[in-house]
Amino acid sequence: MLGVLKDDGYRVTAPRRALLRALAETTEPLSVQELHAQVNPDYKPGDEESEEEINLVTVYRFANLLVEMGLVRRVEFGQGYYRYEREESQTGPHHHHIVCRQCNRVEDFHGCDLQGLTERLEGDTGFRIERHQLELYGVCPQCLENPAPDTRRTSGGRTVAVE
Amino acid sequence: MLGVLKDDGYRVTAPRRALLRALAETTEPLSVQELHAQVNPDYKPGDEESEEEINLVTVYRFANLLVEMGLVRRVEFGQGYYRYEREESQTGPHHHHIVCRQCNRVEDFHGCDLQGLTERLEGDTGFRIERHQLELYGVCPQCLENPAPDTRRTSGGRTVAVE
DNA sequence: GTAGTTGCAAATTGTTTGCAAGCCT
DNA sequence: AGGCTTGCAAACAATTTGCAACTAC
Repeated sequence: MLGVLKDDGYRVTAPRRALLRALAETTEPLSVQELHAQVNPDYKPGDEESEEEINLVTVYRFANLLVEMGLVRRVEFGQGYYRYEREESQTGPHHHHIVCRQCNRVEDFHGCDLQGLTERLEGDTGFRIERHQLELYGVCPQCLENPAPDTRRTSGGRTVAVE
Repeated sequence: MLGVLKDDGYRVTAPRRALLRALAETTEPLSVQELHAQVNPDYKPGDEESEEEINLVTVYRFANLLVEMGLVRRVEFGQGYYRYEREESQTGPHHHHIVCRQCNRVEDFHGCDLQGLTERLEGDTGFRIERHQLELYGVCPQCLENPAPDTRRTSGGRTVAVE
């Protein structure tokens, strides 16, 4: 993706290289905070030493740039913030996500097969349908075996223990 | 839904009645701002006169309560805020949404037919799948005929005109 | 009367913007 | 050199929380 950046007149810098690597090294969509942590391995909040820190703002700005360029897509799982992952043009076939509501793990899956549905709906509704987003929510095999203390989702989508 | 509230030991107040009415009167998922506007017909920001204003915080709190009670569900369309609509247990059959990326209109549709997919994936992944969320994005018939000035989505998901 | 509710102000959290300094090409 | 980038501080927007006053039951 460095090449695409360059070709479009954007510059290749150390922060951008690090961020692209972080995005390439995982299959899970990453939040800005996670990206920030990935590219700042030894960053501690309020740390005066970390000269080399890549700023959070830089992460936001570059993530947005990648989305505008169509290299990355933004997804959301009701957690109160966005997550970013490479576009399918960069990674391979069309996919969606299953999210574990207990540990928040996100897994990809393929074969959503919504062709028939979208065609039917274009006829029924008159919409031109351009894309779709599908998320499945449930409990992953690990959490099924290892049930956490009873939890519920607060309004913010964060999970908290119930007393 | 007033009955359910009462049965659970919650109180029925004027703001709550108004909010439930607003939710019942539309099929589109409403944002907190929209709910607030619905229940405060003649509210102008900074208006000293509006004695009877229902506070935004009250809207947030009640929306969250309804979600916790399972009477309302929270959906999101990448707009930077949540929207709320009555749960399917309250309104009828299972449905999803088509969103127009030009005018932001949201339309319901039925018959998503993901039974087969979820069963297959429960086998493949070991997840117990509890629910799913599907959004289709495109352009509605009105906007297809009446194309707006070229727009793009900013990082925040708000739509702005391109110079 | 008492616990559930509301409004107001203030705090939080996620994200964006203005601007001067710095760095890729 | 010159414009794209970065960092820092500050601004913004959505949402939550503390607390005293209020009200449904």
